[in-house]
Amino acid sequence: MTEAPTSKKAICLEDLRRKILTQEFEPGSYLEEAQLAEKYEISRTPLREVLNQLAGEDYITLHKNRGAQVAPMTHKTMRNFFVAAPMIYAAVSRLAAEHATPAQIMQIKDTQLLFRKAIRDGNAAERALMNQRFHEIIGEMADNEYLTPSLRRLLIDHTRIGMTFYNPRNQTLAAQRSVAADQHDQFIALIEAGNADGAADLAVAHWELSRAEIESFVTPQGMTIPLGTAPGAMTQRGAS
Amino acid sequence: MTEAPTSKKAICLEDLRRKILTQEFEPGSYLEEAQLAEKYEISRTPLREVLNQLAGEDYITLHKNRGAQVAPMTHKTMRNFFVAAPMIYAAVSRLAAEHATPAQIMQIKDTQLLFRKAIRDGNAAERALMNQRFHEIIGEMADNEYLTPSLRRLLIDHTRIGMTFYNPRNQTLAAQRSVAADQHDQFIALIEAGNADGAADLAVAHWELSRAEIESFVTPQGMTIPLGTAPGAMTQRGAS
DNA sequence: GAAATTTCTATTGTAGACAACATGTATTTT
DNA sequence: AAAATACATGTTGTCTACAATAGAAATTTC
Repeated sequence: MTEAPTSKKAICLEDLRRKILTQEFEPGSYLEEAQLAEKYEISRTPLREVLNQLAGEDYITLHKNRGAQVAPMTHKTMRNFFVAAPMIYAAVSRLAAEHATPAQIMQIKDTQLLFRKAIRDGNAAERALMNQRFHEIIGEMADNEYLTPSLRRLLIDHTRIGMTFYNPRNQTLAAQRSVAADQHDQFIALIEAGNADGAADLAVAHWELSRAEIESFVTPQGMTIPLGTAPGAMTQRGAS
Repeated sequence: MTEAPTSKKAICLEDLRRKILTQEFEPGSYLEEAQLAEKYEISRTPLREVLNQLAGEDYITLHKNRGAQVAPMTHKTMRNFFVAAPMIYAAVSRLAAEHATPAQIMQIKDTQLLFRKAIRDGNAAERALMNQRFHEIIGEMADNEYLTPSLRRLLIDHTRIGMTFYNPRNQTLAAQRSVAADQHDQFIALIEAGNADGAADLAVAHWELSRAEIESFVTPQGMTIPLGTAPGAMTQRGAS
Protein backbone atom coordinates (compact mmCIF):
# COMPACT_ATOMS: atom_id res chain seq x y z
CA MET A 1 0.00 0.00 0.00
CA THR A 2 0.82 3.64 -0.07
CA GLU A 3 3.16 3.35 -3.03
CA ALA A 4 5.34 6.12 -4.31
CA PRO A 5 3.11 9.20 -4.49
CA THR A 6 4.20 10.03 -8.00
CA SER A 7 1.81 12.80 -9.06
CA LYS A 8 2.32 16.37 -7.91
CA LYS A 9 -1.21 16.42 -6.62
CA ALA A 10 -0.58 13.41 -4.39
CA ILE A 11 2.63 14.96 -3.12
CA CYS A 12 0.76 18.15 -2.31
CA LEU A 13 -1.92 16.24 -0.40
CA GLU A 14 0.65 14.25 1.53
CA ASP A 15 2.75 17.27 2.36
CA LEU A 16 -0.16 19.39 3.53
CA ARG A 17 -1.24 16.58 5.83
CA ARG A 18 2.25 16.39 7.24
CA LYS A 19 2.53 20.14 7.76
CA ILE A 20 -0.77 20.20 9.60
CA LEU A 21 0.10 17.20 11.77
CA THR A 22 3.49 18.61 12.75
CA GLN A 23 1.95 22.00 13.45
CA GLU A 24 4.13 23.61 10.80
CA PHE A 25 0.73 25.01 9.89
CA GLU A 26 -0.76 26.18 13.16
CA PRO A 27 -4.30 25.25 14.19
CA GLY A 28 -6.70 28.01 13.24
CA SER A 29 -4.43 29.59 10.64
CA TYR A 30 -5.58 30.23 7.08
CA LEU A 31 -4.24 28.83 3.82
CA GLU A 32 -4.00 30.82 0.56
CA GLU A 33 -4.73 28.97 -2.63
CA ALA A 34 -2.55 30.91 -5.06
CA GLN A 35 0.45 30.64 -2.78
CA LEU A 36 0.09 26.89 -2.28
CA ALA A 37 -0.63 26.28 -5.96
CA GLU A 38 2.59 27.99 -6.92
CA LYS A 39 4.57 26.14 -4.26
CA TYR A 40 3.43 22.70 -5.41
CA GLU A 41 3.61 23.67 -9.10
CA ILE A 42 0.01 22.88 -9.86
CA SER A 43 -2.82 25.16 -10.84
CA ARG A 44 -5.52 26.25 -8.46
CA THR A 45 -8.07 23.79 -9.81
CA PRO A 46 -6.41 20.59 -8.55
CA LEU A 47 -5.22 22.39 -5.43
CA ARG A 48 -8.78 23.24 -4.53
CA GLU A 49 -9.69 19.59 -4.97
CA VAL A 50 -6.94 18.69 -2.53
CA LEU A 51 -8.34 21.21 -0.07
CA ASN A 52 -11.80 19.73 -0.46
CA GLN A 53 -10.46 16.30 0.31
CA LEU A 54 -8.59 17.56 3.36
CA ALA A 55 -11.79 19.21 4.51
CA GLY A 56 -13.59 15.90 4.19
CA GLU A 57 -10.93 14.29 6.35
CA ASP A 58 -11.33 17.12 8.88
CA TYR A 59 -7.78 18.38 8.57
CA ILE A 60 -9.13 21.77 7.59
CA THR A 61 -12.49 23.53 7.51
CA LEU A 62 -13.66 25.53 4.51
CA HIS A 63 -15.42 28.86 4.94
CA LYS A 64 -17.47 30.09 2.01
CA ASN A 65 -15.69 32.87 0.13
CA ARG A 66 -13.22 33.06 2.99
CA GLY A 67 -10.83 30.24 2.41
CA ALA A 68 -9.46 27.20 4.16
CA GLN A 69 -8.64 27.17 7.85
CA VAL A 70 -6.47 24.58 9.57
CA ALA A 71 -8.70 22.72 12.02
CA PRO A 72 -8.66 24.80 15.22
CA MET A 73 -8.08 23.36 18.67
CA THR A 74 -10.30 25.00 21.24
CA HIS A 75 -10.76 24.55 24.96
CA LYS A 76 -13.43 21.95 24.25
CA THR A 77 -11.06 19.96 22.09
CA MET A 78 -9.11 18.32 24.88
CA ARG A 79 -12.19 17.44 26.87
CA ASN A 80 -13.90 15.80 23.92
CA PHE A 81 -10.69 14.05 23.06
CA PHE A 82 -10.44 12.49 26.51
CA VAL A 83 -13.97 11.16 26.20
CA ALA A 84 -13.69 9.61 22.75
CA ALA A 85 -10.11 8.36 22.59
CA PRO A 86 -10.12 5.41 25.03
CA MET A 87 -13.35 4.05 23.62
CA ILE A 88 -12.32 4.14 19.98
CA TYR A 89 -8.75 3.03 20.60
CA ALA A 90 -9.86 0.03 22.64
CA ALA A 91 -12.47 -1.04 20.11
CA VAL A 92 -10.13 -0.68 17.16
CA SER A 93 -7.29 -2.53 18.89
CA ARG A 94 -9.59 -5.43 19.73
CA LEU A 95 -10.72 -5.75 16.13
CA ALA A 96 -7.15 -5.41 14.87
CA ALA A 97 -6.11 -8.45 16.91
CA GLU A 98 -9.00 -10.38 15.39
CA HIS A 99 -8.46 -9.41 11.76
CA ALA A 100 -4.84 -8.49 11.12
CA THR A 101 -3.24 -9.99 8.01
CA PRO A 102 0.41 -11.13 7.82
CA ALA A 103 1.18 -8.36 5.34
CA GLN A 104 -0.13 -5.76 7.77
CA ILE A 105 1.93 -7.22 10.60
CA MET A 106 5.02 -6.83 8.42
CA GLN A 107 4.08 -3.23 7.78
CA ILE A 108 3.57 -2.36 11.42
CA LYS A 109 6.91 -3.92 12.36
CA ASP A 110 8.65 -1.74 9.79
CA THR A 111 6.88 1.32 11.12
CA GLN A 112 7.85 0.46 14.67
CA LEU A 113 11.54 0.36 13.68
CA LEU A 114 11.24 3.83 12.17
CA PHE A 115 9.43 5.00 15.29
CA ARG A 116 12.26 3.84 17.57
CA LYS A 117 14.82 5.37 15.25
CA ALA A 118 13.07 8.74 15.40
CA ILE A 119 13.11 8.58 19.21
CA ARG A 120 16.85 7.81 19.23
CA ASP A 121 17.51 10.66 16.80
CA GLY A 122 15.42 13.07 18.85
CA ASN A 123 13.45 13.92 15.72
CA ALA A 124 10.14 15.13 17.08
CA ALA A 125 8.25 15.46 13.80
CA GLU A 126 9.34 12.08 12.48
CA ARG A 127 8.54 10.43 15.81
CA ALA A 128 5.04 11.96 15.80
CA LEU A 129 4.40 10.89 12.21
CA MET A 130 5.60 7.32 12.76
CA ASN A 131 3.47 7.07 15.89
CA GLN A 132 0.53 8.24 13.79
CA ARG A 133 1.34 5.72 11.07
CA PHE A 134 1.60 2.95 13.68
CA HIS A 135 -1.91 3.61 14.93
CA GLU A 136 -3.23 4.11 11.42
CA ILE A 137 -2.08 0.62 10.55
CA ILE A 138 -3.91 -0.74 13.60
CA GLY A 139 -6.96 1.02 12.17
CA GLU A 140 -6.42 -0.67 8.81
CA MET A 141 -6.10 -4.01 10.57
CA ALA A 142 -9.43 -3.50 12.32
CA ASP A 143 -10.92 -3.18 8.82
CA ASN A 144 -14.14 -1.55 10.02
CA GLU A 145 -15.19 1.33 7.80
CA TYR A 146 -17.49 2.68 10.52
CA LEU A 147 -14.79 3.14 13.15
CA THR A 148 -12.01 4.33 10.86
CA PRO A 149 -13.40 7.87 10.40
CA SER A 150 -13.33 8.67 14.11
CA LEU A 151 -9.96 7.03 14.55
CA ARG A 152 -8.55 9.21 11.76
CA ARG A 153 -9.96 12.31 13.38
CA LEU A 154 -8.57 11.34 16.79
CA LEU A 155 -5.12 10.62 15.40
CA ILE A 156 -4.93 14.04 13.75
CA ASP A 157 -5.30 15.83 17.07
CA HIS A 158 -3.41 13.24 19.07
CA THR A 159 -0.42 13.84 16.81
CA ARG A 160 -0.80 17.61 17.00
CA ILE A 161 -1.08 17.53 20.79
CA GLY A 162 1.97 15.28 20.97
CA MET A 163 3.94 17.79 18.91
CA THR A 164 2.90 20.62 21.17
CA PHE A 165 4.08 18.93 24.34
CA TYR A 166 7.21 17.36 22.98
CA ASN A 167 10.30 18.29 24.99
CA PRO A 168 13.51 16.30 24.50
CA ARG A 169 15.06 17.66 27.69
CA ASN A 170 12.29 16.64 30.06
CA GLN A 171 13.37 13.37 31.70
CA THR A 172 9.85 12.36 32.70
CA LEU A 173 8.62 12.70 29.13
CA ALA A 174 11.64 10.81 27.81
CA ALA A 175 10.83 7.92 30.15
CA GLN A 176 7.21 7.95 29.04
CA ARG A 177 8.27 7.82 25.40
CA SER A 178 10.37 4.78 26.18
CA VAL A 179 7.42 3.04 27.80
CA ALA A 180 5.25 3.97 24.85
CA ALA A 181 7.71 2.37 22.45
CA ASP A 182 7.72 -0.83 24.54
CA GLN A 183 3.93 -0.84 24.50
CA HIS A 184 4.04 -0.67 20.72
CA ASP A 185 6.06 -3.87 20.71
CA GLN A 186 3.49 -5.45 23.00
CA PHE A 187 0.76 -4.36 20.58
CA ILE A 188 2.50 -6.16 17.77
CA ALA A 189 2.91 -9.32 19.87
CA LEU A 190 -0.73 -9.35 21.01
CA ILE A 191 -2.05 -8.69 17.53
CA GLU A 192 0.15 -11.37 16.05
CA ALA A 193 -1.15 -13.79 18.70
CA GLY A 194 -4.74 -12.79 17.99
CA ASN A 195 -5.25 -11.80 21.62
CA ALA A 196 -8.20 -9.43 21.33
CA ASP A 197 -8.80 -8.87 25.05
CA GLY A 198 -5.11 -8.23 25.62
CA ALA A 199 -4.97 -5.72 22.78
CA ALA A 200 -8.01 -3.87 24.10
CA ASP A 201 -6.52 -3.70 27.61
CA LEU A 202 -3.20 -2.52 26.28
CA ALA A 203 -4.95 0.18 24.24
CA VAL A 204 -6.42 1.55 27.47
CA ALA A 205 -3.04 1.42 29.21
CA HIS A 206 -1.37 3.07 26.23
CA TRP A 207 -3.99 5.76 26.30
CA GLU A 208 -3.55 6.32 30.05
CA LEU A 209 0.15 6.88 29.50
CA SER A 210 -0.48 9.43 26.82
CA ARG A 211 -3.11 11.07 28.96
CA ALA A 212 -0.67 11.29 31.86
CA GLU A 213 1.90 12.87 29.55
CA ILE A 214 -0.60 15.50 28.50
CA GLU A 215 -1.74 16.19 32.05
CA SER A 216 1.80 16.37 33.40
CA PHE A 217 2.38 19.16 30.95
CA VAL A 218 -0.80 21.04 31.73
CA THR A 219 -0.06 20.85 35.47
CA PRO A 220 3.72 20.57 35.88
CA GLN A 221 4.76 18.88 39.15
CA GLY A 222 7.40 20.05 41.59
CA MET A 223 7.51 23.49 40.13
CA THR A 224 6.89 26.42 42.44
CA ILE A 225 5.79 29.49 40.60
CA PRO A 226 6.25 32.78 42.49
CA LEU A 227 3.31 35.13 42.39
CA GLY A 228 3.49 37.67 39.62
CA THR A 229 5.71 35.53 37.42
CA ALA A 230 4.42 34.40 34.05
CA PRO A 231 5.67 30.89 33.32
CA GLY A 232 7.16 31.08 29.85
CA ALA A 233 6.79 27.36 29.26
CA MET A 234 3.08 27.70 28.66
CA THR A 235 2.40 29.55 25.44
CA GLN A 236 -1.31 29.97 25.01
CA ARG A 237 -2.55 30.10 21.46
CA GLY A 238 -5.81 31.95 21.23
CA ALA A 239 -8.24 30.74 18.59
CA SER A 240 -10.77 33.44 17.66
CA MET B 1 -29.12 26.10 11.03
CA THR B 2 -29.15 24.58 7.59
CA GLU B 3 -30.75 27.63 6.04
CA ALA B 4 -32.06 27.78 2.51
CA PRO B 5 -29.41 26.14 0.34
CA THR B 6 -29.38 28.99 -2.12
CA SER B 7 -26.43 28.22 -4.38
CA LYS B 8 -26.69 25.63 -7.13
CA LYS B 9 -23.61 23.93 -5.77
CA ALA B 10 -25.19 23.49 -2.33
CA ILE B 11 -28.35 22.15 -3.93
CA CYS B 12 -26.29 19.68 -5.93
CA LEU B 13 -24.47 18.52 -2.81
CA GLU B 14 -27.68 18.12 -0.87
CA ASP B 15 -29.46 16.31 -3.69
CA LEU B 16 -26.64 13.87 -4.33
CA ARG B 17 -26.56 13.00 -0.65
CA ARG B 18 -30.29 12.39 -0.74
CA LYS B 19 -30.13 10.25 -3.86
CA ILE B 20 -27.40 8.10 -2.34
CA LEU B 21 -29.20 7.72 0.98
CA THR B 22 -32.49 6.73 -0.65
CA GLN B 23 -30.67 4.32 -2.96
CA GLU B 24 -31.89 6.21 -6.00
CA PHE B 25 -28.20 5.84 -6.77
CA GLU B 26 -27.39 2.23 -6.06
CA PRO B 27 -24.37 1.24 -3.97
CA GLY B 28 -21.44 0.43 -6.20
CA SER B 29 -22.77 2.30 -9.24
CA TYR B 30 -20.72 4.95 -11.01
CA LEU B 31 -21.42 8.65 -11.51
CA GLU B 32 -20.56 10.61 -14.65
CA GLU B 33 -19.37 14.13 -14.24
CA ALA B 34 -20.60 15.70 -17.48
CA GLN B 35 -24.07 14.28 -17.00
CA LEU B 36 -24.41 15.51 -13.41
CA ALA B 37 -22.90 18.89 -14.25
CA GLU B 38 -25.52 19.43 -16.92
CA LYS B 39 -28.34 18.27 -14.66
CA TYR B 40 -27.47 20.70 -11.88
CA GLU B 41 -26.60 23.50 -14.30
CA ILE B 42 -23.08 23.98 -13.10
CA SER B 43 -19.80 23.31 -14.85
CA ARG B 44 -17.61 20.34 -14.13
CA THR B 45 -15.19 22.24 -11.91
CA PRO B 46 -17.56 22.91 -8.99
CA LEU B 47 -19.21 19.56 -9.52
CA ARG B 48 -15.88 17.84 -9.03
CA GLU B 49 -15.43 19.77 -5.82
CA VAL B 50 -18.77 18.47 -4.65
CA LEU B 51 -17.66 14.94 -5.48
CA ASN B 52 -14.46 15.45 -3.52
CA GLN B 53 -16.43 16.57 -0.51
CA LEU B 54 -18.78 13.60 -0.78
CA ALA B 55 -15.74 11.34 -0.98
CA GLY B 56 -14.42 12.90 2.22
CA GLU B 57 -17.73 12.14 3.90
CA ASP B 58 -17.55 8.56 2.58
CA TYR B 59 -20.70 8.81 0.51
CA ILE B 60 -18.64 7.88 -2.54
CA THR B 61 -15.16 6.64 -3.32
CA LEU B 62 -13.03 8.17 -6.06
CA HIS B 63 -10.97 6.00 -8.37
CA LYS B 64 -8.12 7.67 -10.18
CA ASN B 65 -8.99 8.31 -13.83
CA ARG B 66 -12.05 6.12 -13.42
CA GLY B 67 -14.57 8.30 -11.75
CA ALA B 68 -16.74 8.34 -8.66
CA GLN B 69 -18.42 5.25 -7.28
CA VAL B 70 -21.30 5.26 -4.82
CA ALA B 71 -19.98 3.64 -1.61
CA PRO B 72 -20.50 -0.09 -2.09
CA MET B 73 -22.09 -2.36 0.49
CA THR B 74 -20.30 -5.67 0.65
CA HIS B 75 -20.82 -8.79 2.72
CA LYS B 76 -18.50 -7.37 5.37
CA THR B 77 -20.58 -4.21 5.60
CA MET B 78 -23.37 -5.61 7.74
CA ARG B 79 -21.03 -7.38 10.10
CA ASN B 80 -18.91 -4.31 10.71
CA PHE B 81 -22.04 -2.26 11.09
CA PHE B 82 -23.35 -4.52 13.84
CA VAL B 83 -20.10 -4.16 15.74
CA ALA B 84 -19.76 -0.40 15.58
CA ALA B 85 -23.33 0.87 15.72
CA PRO B 86 -24.37 0.11 19.32
CA MET B 87 -21.12 1.48 20.72
CA ILE B 88 -21.22 4.77 18.84
CA TYR B 89 -24.96 5.28 19.21
CA ALA B 90 -24.83 4.72 22.96
CA ALA B 91 -21.88 7.04 23.48
CA VAL B 92 -23.34 9.81 21.35
CA SER B 93 -26.76 9.57 23.00
CA ARG B 94 -25.20 9.82 26.44
CA LEU B 95 -23.29 12.95 25.48
CA ALA B 96 -26.34 14.43 23.80
CA ALA B 97 -28.29 14.20 27.06
CA GLU B 98 -25.45 16.00 28.81
CA HIS B 99 -24.94 18.80 26.31
CA ALA B 100 -28.13 19.47 24.35
CA THR B 101 -29.14 23.12 23.99
CA PRO B 102 -32.76 24.35 24.02
CA ALA B 103 -32.47 25.36 20.35
CA GLN B 104 -31.40 21.85 19.42
CA ILE B 105 -34.29 20.36 21.38
CA MET B 106 -36.67 22.54 19.39
CA GLN B 107 -35.06 21.30 16.20
CA ILE B 108 -35.34 17.65 17.08
CA LYS B 109 -39.00 18.03 18.03
CA ASP B 110 -39.72 19.54 14.63
CA THR B 111 -37.88 16.70 12.92
CA GLN B 112 -39.82 14.15 14.94
CA LEU B 113 -43.12 15.62 13.72
CA LEU B 114 -41.94 15.28 10.12
CA PHE B 115 -40.81 11.74 10.86
CA ARG B 116 -44.24 10.72 12.15
CA LYS B 117 -45.89 12.43 9.22
CA ALA B 118 -43.76 10.46 6.76
CA ILE B 119 -44.76 7.22 8.50
CA ARG B 120 -48.44 8.15 8.28
CA ASP B 121 -48.07 9.03 4.61
CA GLY B 122 -46.22 5.81 3.87
CA ASN B 123 -43.43 7.85 2.28
CA ALA B 124 -40.41 5.59 2.57
CA ALA B 125 -37.75 8.00 1.37
CA GLU B 126 -38.96 10.90 3.50
CA ARG B 127 -39.23 8.66 6.54
CA ALA B 128 -35.69 7.41 6.05
CA LEU B 129 -34.35 10.94 5.62
CA MET B 130 -36.17 12.30 8.68
CA ASN B 131 -34.91 9.38 10.74
CA GLN B 132 -31.42 10.20 9.55
CA ARG B 133 -31.91 13.86 10.40
CA PHE B 134 -33.19 12.92 13.86
CA HIS B 135 -30.04 11.01 14.67
CA GLU B 136 -27.83 13.63 13.06
CA ILE B 137 -29.25 16.17 15.48
CA ILE B 138 -28.44 13.87 18.39
CA GLY B 139 -24.93 13.85 17.00
CA GLU B 140 -24.88 17.64 16.92
CA MET B 141 -26.10 17.70 20.51
CA ALA B 142 -23.24 15.44 21.60
CA ASP B 143 -20.94 18.12 20.23
CA ASN B 144 -17.91 15.84 20.07
CA GLU B 145 -15.93 16.27 16.87
CA TYR B 146 -14.18 12.94 17.38
CA LEU B 147 -17.34 10.84 17.44
CA THR B 148 -19.27 12.70 14.77
CA PRO B 149 -17.29 11.25 11.83
CA SER B 150 -18.13 7.65 12.67
CA LEU B 151 -21.72 8.52 13.48
CA ARG B 152 -22.06 10.16 10.04
CA ARG B 153 -20.65 7.09 8.35
CA LEU B 154 -22.96 4.78 10.31
CA LEU B 155 -26.03 6.83 9.51
CA ILE B 156 -25.32 6.72 5.79
CA ASP B 157 -25.50 2.95 5.71
CA HIS B 158 -28.20 2.68 8.35
CA THR B 159 -30.41 4.81 6.15
CA ARG B 160 -29.54 2.85 3.05
CA ILE B 161 -30.20 -0.47 4.77
CA GLY B 162 -33.49 0.89 6.07
CA MET B 163 -34.52 1.84 2.55
CA THR B 164 -33.65 -1.62 1.26
CA PHE B 165 -35.80 -3.41 3.78
CA TYR B 166 -38.73 -1.03 3.84
CA ASN B 167 -42.01 -2.74 3.09
CA PRO B 168 -45.27 -0.91 3.84
CA ARG B 169 -47.35 -4.11 3.63
CA ASN B 170 -45.42 -6.12 6.19
CA GLN B 171 -47.32 -5.87 9.46
CA THR B 172 -44.35 -6.79 11.63
CA LEU B 173 -42.24 -4.04 10.15
CA ALA B 174 -45.10 -1.54 10.51
CA ALA B 175 -45.33 -2.38 14.21
CA GLN B 176 -41.58 -1.96 14.60
CA ARG B 177 -41.73 1.44 12.93
CA SER B 178 -44.38 2.47 15.38
CA VAL B 179 -42.21 1.43 18.32
CA ALA B 180 -39.26 3.25 16.79
CA ALA B 181 -41.28 6.45 16.58
CA ASP B 182 -42.27 6.10 20.24
CA GLN B 183 -38.63 5.59 21.17
CA HIS B 184 -37.80 8.82 19.40
CA ASP B 185 -40.21 10.61 21.69
CA GLN B 186 -38.54 8.96 24.67
CA PHE B 187 -35.18 10.14 23.38
CA ILE B 188 -36.44 13.69 23.33
CA ALA B 189 -37.80 13.39 26.88
CA LEU B 190 -34.59 11.86 28.27
CA ILE B 191 -32.37 14.38 26.55
CA GLU B 192 -34.53 17.25 27.71
CA ALA B 193 -34.28 15.88 31.27
CA GLY B 194 -30.52 15.49 30.98
CA ASN B 195 -30.78 11.78 31.76
CA ALA B 196 -27.50 10.49 30.29
CA ASP B 197 -27.78 6.89 31.52
CA GLY B 198 -31.34 6.66 30.30
CA ALA B 199 -30.41 7.98 26.88
CA ALA B 200 -27.56 5.52 26.55
CA ASP B 201 -29.81 2.60 27.51
CA LEU B 202 -32.49 3.72 25.12
CA ALA B 203 -29.93 3.98 22.34
CA VAL B 204 -29.09 0.31 22.85
CA ALA B 205 -32.78 -0.63 22.89
CA HIS B 206 -33.40 1.45 19.77
CA TRP B 207 -30.52 -0.25 18.08
CA GLU B 208 -31.77 -3.70 19.07
CA LEU B 209 -35.11 -2.93 17.46
CA SER B 210 -33.46 -1.88 14.25
CA ARG B 211 -31.24 -4.89 14.35
CA ALA B 212 -34.25 -7.14 14.79
CA GLU B 213 -35.90 -5.49 11.82
CA ILE B 214 -32.87 -6.16 9.68
CA GLU B 215 -32.54 -9.75 10.85
CA SER B 216 -36.25 -10.44 10.41
CA PHE B 217 -35.79 -9.51 6.81
CA VAL B 218 -32.70 -11.56 6.29
CA THR B 219 -34.40 -14.60 7.85
CA PRO B 220 -38.17 -14.19 7.35
CA GLN B 221 -40.22 -16.03 9.96
CA GLY B 222 -43.30 -18.19 9.48
CA MET B 223 -42.73 -18.54 5.79
CA THR B 224 -42.58 -22.02 4.36
CA ILE B 225 -40.79 -22.10 1.07
CA PRO B 226 -41.51 -25.15 -1.09
CA LEU B 227 -38.48 -26.69 -2.66
CA GLY B 228 -37.78 -25.41 -6.13
CA THR B 229 -39.64 -22.15 -5.61
CA ALA B 230 -37.77 -18.89 -5.74
CA PRO B 231 -39.24 -16.47 -3.19
CA GLY B 232 -39.93 -13.23 -5.07
CA ALA B 233 -39.90 -11.14 -1.91
CA MET B 234 -36.15 -11.39 -1.59
CA THR B 235 -34.47 -9.27 -4.23
CA GLN B 236 -30.76 -9.73 -3.94
CA ARG B 237 -28.62 -6.88 -5.16
CA GLY B 238 -25.22 -8.19 -6.11
CA ALA B 239 -22.34 -5.79 -5.59
CA SER B 240 -19.41 -7.37 -7.38
C1' DG C 1 -10.15 -17.33 -38.05
C1' DA C 2 -7.64 -15.92 -33.73
C1' DA C 3 -4.43 -13.03 -31.46
C1' DA C 4 -1.97 -9.05 -31.03
C1' DT C 5 -1.36 -4.38 -32.05
C1' DT C 6 -2.98 0.00 -33.29
C1' DT C 7 -6.44 3.50 -33.62
C1' DC C 8 -10.44 5.72 -31.95
C1' DT C 9 -13.64 7.53 -28.58
C1' DA C 10 -15.44 8.71 -24.31
C1' DT C 11 -14.35 10.28 -19.81
C1' DT C 12 -11.40 12.24 -16.42
C1' DG C 13 -7.66 15.67 -15.12
C1' DT C 14 -5.50 20.38 -15.65
C1' DA C 15 -4.74 25.06 -16.94
C1' DG C 16 -5.57 29.83 -17.39
C1' DA C 17 -8.88 33.56 -17.92
C1' DC C 18 -12.77 35.76 -16.05
C1' DA C 19 -16.55 36.82 -12.54
C1' DA C 20 -18.12 37.42 -7.81
C1' DC C 21 -17.35 38.49 -3.31
C1' DA C 22 -15.32 40.48 1.04
C1' DT C 23 -12.53 43.62 3.24
C1' DG C 24 -9.84 47.72 3.93
C1' DT C 25 -8.96 52.51 2.25
C1' DA C 26 -10.00 56.84 0.47
C1' DT C 27 -13.30 60.14 -0.64
C1' DT C 28 -17.41 62.66 -0.02
C1' DT C 29 -21.07 64.61 2.66
C1' DT C 30 -23.08 66.66 6.71
C1' DA D 1 -14.34 65.87 12.64
C1' DA D 2 -17.42 61.84 12.21
C1' DA D 3 -20.16 58.99 9.53
C1' DA D 4 -21.47 57.03 5.49
C1' DT D 5 -20.66 55.91 0.91
C1' DA D 6 -17.87 54.65 -3.01
C1' DC D 7 -13.75 52.71 -4.65
C1' DA D 8 -9.65 49.69 -4.91
C1' DT D 9 -7.44 45.42 -4.06
C1' DG D 10 -6.81 40.81 -3.12
C1' DT D 11 -8.88 36.39 -2.61
C1' DT D 12 -12.22 32.92 -3.70
C1' DG D 13 -15.54 30.78 -7.09
C1' DT D 14 -16.70 29.41 -11.92
C1' DC D 15 -16.31 28.64 -16.75
C1' DT D 16 -14.38 27.02 -21.12
C1' DA D 17 -10.89 24.93 -23.66
C1' DC D 18 -7.35 21.67 -23.84
C1' DA D 19 -4.35 17.52 -22.36
C1' DA D 20 -3.97 12.86 -20.66
C1' DT D 21 -5.71 8.49 -19.66
C1' DA D 22 -8.44 4.09 -20.02
C1' DG D 23 -11.31 1.08 -22.40
C1' DA D 24 -13.46 -0.34 -26.73
C1' DA D 25 -13.28 -1.03 -31.60
C1' DA D 26 -11.04 -1.92 -35.78
C1' DT D 27 -7.23 -3.27 -38.34
C1' DT D 28 -3.38 -5.98 -39.30
C1' DT D 29 -0.63 -10.04 -39.09
C1' DC D 30 0.14 -14.88 -38.76
